[in-house]
Amino acid sequence: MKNTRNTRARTEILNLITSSEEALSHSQIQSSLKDLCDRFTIYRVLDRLTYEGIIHKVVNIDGVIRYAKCHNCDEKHHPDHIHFSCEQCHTVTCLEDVEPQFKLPKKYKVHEVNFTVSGICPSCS
Amino acid sequence: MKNTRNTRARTEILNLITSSEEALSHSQIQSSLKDLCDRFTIYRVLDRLTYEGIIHKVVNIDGVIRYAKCHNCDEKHHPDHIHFSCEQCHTVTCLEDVEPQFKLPKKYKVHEVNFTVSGICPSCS
DNA sequence: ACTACATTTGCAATACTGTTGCATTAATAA
DNA sequence: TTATTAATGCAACAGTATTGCAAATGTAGT
Ligand SMILES: [Mn+2]
Ligand SMILES: [Mn+2]
Ligand SMILES: [Zn+2]
Ligand SMILES: [Zn+2]
Repeated sequence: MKNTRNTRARTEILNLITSSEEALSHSQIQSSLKDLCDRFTIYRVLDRLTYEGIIHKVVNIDGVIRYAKCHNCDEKHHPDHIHFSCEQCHTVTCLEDVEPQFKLPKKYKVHEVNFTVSGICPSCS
Repeated sequence: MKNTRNTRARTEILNLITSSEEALSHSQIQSSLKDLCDRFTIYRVLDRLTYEGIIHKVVNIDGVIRYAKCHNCDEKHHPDHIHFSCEQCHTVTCLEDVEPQFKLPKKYKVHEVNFTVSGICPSCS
């Protein structure tokens, strides 16, 4: 992919994700956008934004993939933060300040991390 | 679900998962079993075994759900262990000895954890 | 502002993944 | 062996995702 273009779909989807407090799934985005573009375009815009590193994927405990954009990562980015999935309100949120500590056996090379914790969030307890 | 029965499908699927070094997806299991039973039965057997706590789910970084049975958890069970997904050989394995440490903000209540790390496994490096 | 051109979109087609209802089969206990 | 009820097979259906291609559109260069 050489040059990426600022289309209406891309702009609106990025706005939506940026302004959202929770990580959004493809279907949530589709519902919000109504008829701005079709679902195929949403898939492709999400792929593009992820590839460009502007947003990041969150794989939930149920296997549903959501997308989020970090908020307070301006000073220091925490790429390996935890995500919390509330069993009651069904929101998935970035806990950007929580980075788990772990030690893998010697010869493993880590590229990517996905850490999701489910339970009850503060608002629901 | 009151009483669970030892059917051929259940026995074979559990054998397969138990003897496997890697976590297996539904489609991997279906390929291995050939015509032992249909795919609907596989779904239901996997749900049952998971519900009974005999096997556990692993949600991979790509969102694909796999199933595994712990091997050396006889002495001490580590339910929150890490799973490693190799980008080269595409295997997903339990690292039963690796339990990540993390501190969530006060009011979060944790029920379940899914921690997957992707990269290159020892065999592939 | 106009043009050229690569990127992006919409649509069709297709594949994969997963769930549910219902009649039939089969495991287990009595 | 028989009664009970879990489990299976099948059909139908819903949700999720990818790809090829023609048309539309954003962007750079003039
Ligand atoms: Mn995040
Ligand atoms: Mn495991
Ligand atoms: Zn909640
Ligand atoms: Zn490997």
